[in-house]
Amino acid sequence: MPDIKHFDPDATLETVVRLFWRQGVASTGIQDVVTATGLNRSSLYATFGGKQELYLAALRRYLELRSQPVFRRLAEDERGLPAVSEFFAGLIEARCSGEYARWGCMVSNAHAGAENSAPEVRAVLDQHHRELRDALYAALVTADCQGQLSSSADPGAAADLLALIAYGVNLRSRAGADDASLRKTVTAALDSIGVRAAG
Amino acid sequence: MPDIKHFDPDATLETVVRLFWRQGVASTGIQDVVTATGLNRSSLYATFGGKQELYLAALRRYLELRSQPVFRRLAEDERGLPAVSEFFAGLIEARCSGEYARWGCMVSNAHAGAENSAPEVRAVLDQHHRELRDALYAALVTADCQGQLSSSADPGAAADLLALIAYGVNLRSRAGADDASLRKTVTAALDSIGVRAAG
DNA sequence: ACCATCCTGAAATGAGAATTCCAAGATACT
DNA sequence: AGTATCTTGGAATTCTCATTTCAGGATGGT
Repeated sequence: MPDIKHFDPDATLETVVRLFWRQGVASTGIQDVVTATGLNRSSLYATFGGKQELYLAALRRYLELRSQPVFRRLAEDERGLPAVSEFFAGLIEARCSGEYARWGCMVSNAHAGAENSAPEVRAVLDQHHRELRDALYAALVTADCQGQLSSSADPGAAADLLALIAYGVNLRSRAGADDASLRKTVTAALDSIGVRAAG
Repeated sequence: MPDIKHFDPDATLETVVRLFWRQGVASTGIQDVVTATGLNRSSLYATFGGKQELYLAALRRYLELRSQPVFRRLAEDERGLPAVSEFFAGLIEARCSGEYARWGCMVSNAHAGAENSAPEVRAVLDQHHRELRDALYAALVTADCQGQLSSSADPGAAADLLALIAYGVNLRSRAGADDASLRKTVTAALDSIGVRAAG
């Protein structure tokens, strides 16, 4: 009996993700969303609720479709340090070139804004951090089992450290940080964790 | 002939800094500024210009009065690695407890928002980054001269790395990161740079 | 073909934003 | 004391924002 939706909520949400990701929630108006998606206000509100709920849905979608697959690949990679190295190479690549260059990470961006005062947003931030750290930890444990770590390196502390560095990359990339410089910096960090010539 | 100002622009700007620092520029209204400073709209606009100029003035004041003194102290410290260690201890302390706990760093926060699209803002961001990196570099060179660095450590790369970590601390502290955990992470990073038992 | 149900479009609402204006008050030089 | 000049207070203006409303159109099961 009911009429069906005349649009794809999934594709719409993806468009919304990109808007909030690039511009942030505060500087993105519902009008921007309407224009970008081609949707009508009514359909938007009927489908997603208000702006806050829309943002939250977009943030969760970002975590699920952009972050988690990368985290999973890292955690399940059996190579150890090369997996970590590749993770950072991909991160810097994504942050500095291509379609999303200079957009940073939507979750990292959320840290700095006022949007993080909402408990639901905070929960996504915490989840993202936990999953990032755990993925790094898993890869580092794999590396350790294969004797790739210097004897003094603690996988737990190193995972925390690399997670922090990832946030730094995300942040600085938004201000136009040079990707070659970021790559060099991250390489130095990984060298200090792994076995080295002088170690 | 002219009337004089009936308020202290410097004290006013300091109040504005705290507003923008805590809430960000997008979620802070001129009304908030008027209420917090007790000033009148007219005086505000006559003294500082519009909101964008006010934010820029506040951001510059933050850099000058909050960041640069700390950078200078770090750069001029003759102790080497202990100076770096103390810098991070102070950073984490400031970010996690006291009056400004969970506020993050105003400059780091600016990275993530839409305000960084303005060239003047971007310039402050770049200046902050350069000065932070250079201060760390100076301290690390001092450390190197005193034989405090492991032989494989490059002061330049290490400075870049530590700067990135500082941004990570600033960001995560806004989401309520545990200060003990941050301390431990940073300690691990410094250990990997300095001479160590196993190195 | 009917019609309950949902979707769609555009206008309306109302709150809150930044900025401007102007009359009244205060100042310091002459 | 007079006065030119700046400051101040608060209302006024002009937008833009998020959200709601509602009439009309489309759908698909009966």
